[in-house]
Amino acid sequence: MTKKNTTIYDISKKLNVSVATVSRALNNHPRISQETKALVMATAKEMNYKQNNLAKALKSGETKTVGVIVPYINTNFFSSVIRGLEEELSPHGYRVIICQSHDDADIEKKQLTTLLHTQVDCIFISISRNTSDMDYVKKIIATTNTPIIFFDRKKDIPGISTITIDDHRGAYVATEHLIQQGYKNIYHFSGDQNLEIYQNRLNGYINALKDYNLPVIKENIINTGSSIEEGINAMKTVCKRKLKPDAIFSASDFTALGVCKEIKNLKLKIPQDIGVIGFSNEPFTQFMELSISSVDQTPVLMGKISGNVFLESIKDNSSGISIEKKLVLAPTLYIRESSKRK
Amino acid sequence: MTKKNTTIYDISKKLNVSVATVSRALNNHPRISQETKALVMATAKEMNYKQNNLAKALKSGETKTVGVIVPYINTNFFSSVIRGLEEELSPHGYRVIICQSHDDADIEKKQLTTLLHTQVDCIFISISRNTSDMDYVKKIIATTNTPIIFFDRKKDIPGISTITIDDHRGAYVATEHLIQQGYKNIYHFSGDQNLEIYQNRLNGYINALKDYNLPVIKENIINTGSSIEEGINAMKTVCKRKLKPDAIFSASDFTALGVCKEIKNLKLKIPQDIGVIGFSNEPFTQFMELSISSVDQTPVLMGKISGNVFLESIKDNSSGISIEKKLVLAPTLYIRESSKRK
DNA sequence: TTGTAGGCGTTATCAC
DNA sequence: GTGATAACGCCTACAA
Repeated sequence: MTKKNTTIYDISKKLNVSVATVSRALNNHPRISQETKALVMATAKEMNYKQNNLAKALKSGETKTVGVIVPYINTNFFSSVIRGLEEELSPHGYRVIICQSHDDADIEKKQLTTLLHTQVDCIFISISRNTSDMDYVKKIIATTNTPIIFFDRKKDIPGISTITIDDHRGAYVATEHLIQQGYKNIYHFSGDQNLEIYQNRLNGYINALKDYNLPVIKENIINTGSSIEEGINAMKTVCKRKLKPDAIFSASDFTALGVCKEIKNLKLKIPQDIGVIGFSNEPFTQFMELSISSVDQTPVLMGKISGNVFLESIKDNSSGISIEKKLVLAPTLYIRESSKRK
Repeated sequence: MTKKNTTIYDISKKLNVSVATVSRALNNHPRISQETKALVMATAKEMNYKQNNLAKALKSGETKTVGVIVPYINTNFFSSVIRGLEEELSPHGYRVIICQSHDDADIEKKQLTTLLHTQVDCIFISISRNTSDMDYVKKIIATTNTPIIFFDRKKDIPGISTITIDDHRGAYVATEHLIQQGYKNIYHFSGDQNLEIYQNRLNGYINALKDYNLPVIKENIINTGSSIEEGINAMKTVCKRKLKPDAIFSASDFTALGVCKEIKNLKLKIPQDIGVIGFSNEPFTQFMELSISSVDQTPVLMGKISGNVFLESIKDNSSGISIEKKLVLAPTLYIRESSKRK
């Protein structure tokens, strides 16, 4: 019952030519007569021939397949990056394998090994929260030819290209905007400080305050995660203080949403009493009746650029050595109702 | 500068045994002595041996890779299905390749061909809006061994398993809920009727009205797409009529969101004046200050079940013939503020 | 312009 | 329990 695929041998037999001729005709080799080429093409189609990429890959060492590892695929940010990646690479004949690390370094490592086994031509990773030991990544760089590219959540490692957004700048302009709207006591709800992106957002916040001669107060920096609940809880806590915040810059849209919910719960007004701005430009931020200001990370573009870095590296690689690139994209501030007081 | 991977030949040379022995040892073959097995294993590790899946796949005909084609990956529904798929298949050693059809039948067909070339072990598809000609799919079924599985957006084709939710039931309970809340003049904003899912939602709406002895009025069924704008525009149109709707059942959450925005714009009250319920349970529906009722499609579960159908088919396939399955999942109604009048 | 033959790394079928 | 060898489907020197 098993249906066998037709191979170039089948075609060569039928046409009484050698497999080499068939292969060459199929690959549009220059030194082959037009008629044989046409004939081979025709019979290939007729016999429903499909090239076996496996065999080709085994021979050439190139699978025309890349892998991407993200914490979870069903988030707006990561699925958008992957969309961009697929759209950049697909026209060049590359397939994209997706893996999820579940934000766990061990699983991430396992997925990485699997992708290596699969002989992918490149691996794109946005590292998990608890990834710290990069030794095995360095080992891969040292012992294999498989390039690794980090996007968004990165670590700096020699030989690895990275594509990120300027989180520092995004946080800076967000904070600056709040300052310009007249907010004085701006709190920051930061994300996991094990990740560079959240470190940078914190620093952007701090530097904006400094540049505008506002005091940087340690107690005003609350280390939250990125959930709605944490936003609610953090807001509950800080509103009990004598010196309440009059604005919140959250490193996460979800936390910002929690903040908004709690403000409403406390019968305070946004943006009059308290201004709010988030980060990521999640779809819901603009859908809300009271829309939430946010910083867009241009994820689709990030995916496309990531793919492009890989494609370029192949071109350049004629020299055998490819130089790592460190690309930083510009974030876009979206000012909405939650922070527009003037 | 190119680093070569170590092969079983390298190991066999170093150990002065045959490649067959090495292969067997590595695969834990029963008839091989414990010492050689241990020895091979040790040197394999020492030499940093990595099995070449390509060669294995070429030999066995199994790539341990599946493909999935969706319109766009960066939507909550599709990325969630893919999440489920990956989580079901990954533990069994399968990789997942993702492709986007951009809701276009031609691109979809091309992606399908590419996946076939890649020799994937199974292809999961949620078809595009304008897919109608299924001849090439039937041809693939007839001429290849690659199973195709439809999820959510399907067509009925012999030999193809499908995993869907009971859209009819989802629409029925949504409409029923509106009726029970006392709404009398319930409109339906339907989706693209080329897709079965939207046909079923329409029919569920109709049958609920019938069962409750409410008139089914043709003019109350508006054929919209699935965007916010279309929701706004459709709402503008119908509110100019003499017999205005007092509730909207929308086949899409985005259209429902547009409806809500326009109702607010018209200074009407939700749910007092007009009740609203959507479909898909998009994250934003529960985040809104005025949360929107919706029907959940359990996308992650749908992905897991889809993967499981494939895995089961492999097991069963010892007989050589695999029977198609038609699985229908139960949707869940989430009643929120936009429709709770009593 | 076309044909022959070897090899990519594994596994499986024979032998011994 | 182990070894030699063919085969998976393709590409590509090298010959002719």
